[in-house]
Amino acid sequence: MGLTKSEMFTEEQNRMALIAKAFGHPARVAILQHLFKLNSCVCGDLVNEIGLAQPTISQHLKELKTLGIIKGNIEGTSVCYCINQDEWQSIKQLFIQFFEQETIEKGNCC
Amino acid sequence: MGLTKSEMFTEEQNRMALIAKAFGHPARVAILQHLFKLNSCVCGDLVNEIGLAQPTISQHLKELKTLGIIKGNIEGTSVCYCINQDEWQSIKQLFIQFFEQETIEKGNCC
DNA sequence: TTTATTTATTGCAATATTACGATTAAGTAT
DNA sequence: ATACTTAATCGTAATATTGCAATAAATAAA
Repeated sequence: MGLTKSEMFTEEQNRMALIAKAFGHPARVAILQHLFKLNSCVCGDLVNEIGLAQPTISQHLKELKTLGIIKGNIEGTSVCYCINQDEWQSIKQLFIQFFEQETIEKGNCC
Repeated sequence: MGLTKSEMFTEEQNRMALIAKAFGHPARVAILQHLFKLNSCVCGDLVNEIGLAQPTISQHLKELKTLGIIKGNIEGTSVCYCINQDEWQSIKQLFIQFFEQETIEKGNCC
């Protein structure tokens, strides 16, 4: 039905999925990479850098901002977006923990 | 339009997004965690463990298998699913690289 | 062969996501 | 005030995802 049944999962699982979903679009990956490269950025730059229309980029930025992954400061007519470093570290830890799960028993059937 | 314009992004960005999307649903996160915990598993276990219907779980498993994240071995009537360790290491590296991007200049405007 | 058992597939309904044109909002400059 | 610039919002169309009932397929057990 297109409706994720969040209530049957742990908070960690839901958080993991929510953040992963934010990384689940190449435009948002590109935006984050660009923000890292420039360390500060306005939306217009991104529209030029990435090939999508301005409302589309704005929408992706909003999504990242809602999740707290990026921050936005109004600077005159333009907006300065950048990575939320604190949140980034927190997310990094979440993912590293997830990836560091190791199988105890190596005698796998596959 | 619901259609991601993959052609305007790098291969790395697309791969990153594709894998992240697989992690972008709590059921799939839960499946992976369960596979790590048990190191081998049949689909039925997952149906009991997670609260979703059998076809739904089967669909999520297929998605993970198509991406190469998990492997499945037929064992009689049941199927033994497990993590594809090689692929897991590769994905782990991809994400670690992504998370290790650091801002050069700390004098941020935000 | 018939009957369970277990997983995959099909078909479909409901919801979510992606993209963008048109417009609005808010600040700058003239 | 008027014109310009930049980003957000609205509305909408197209596509994707999620979930499950029903069914099929495949093996095992009787």
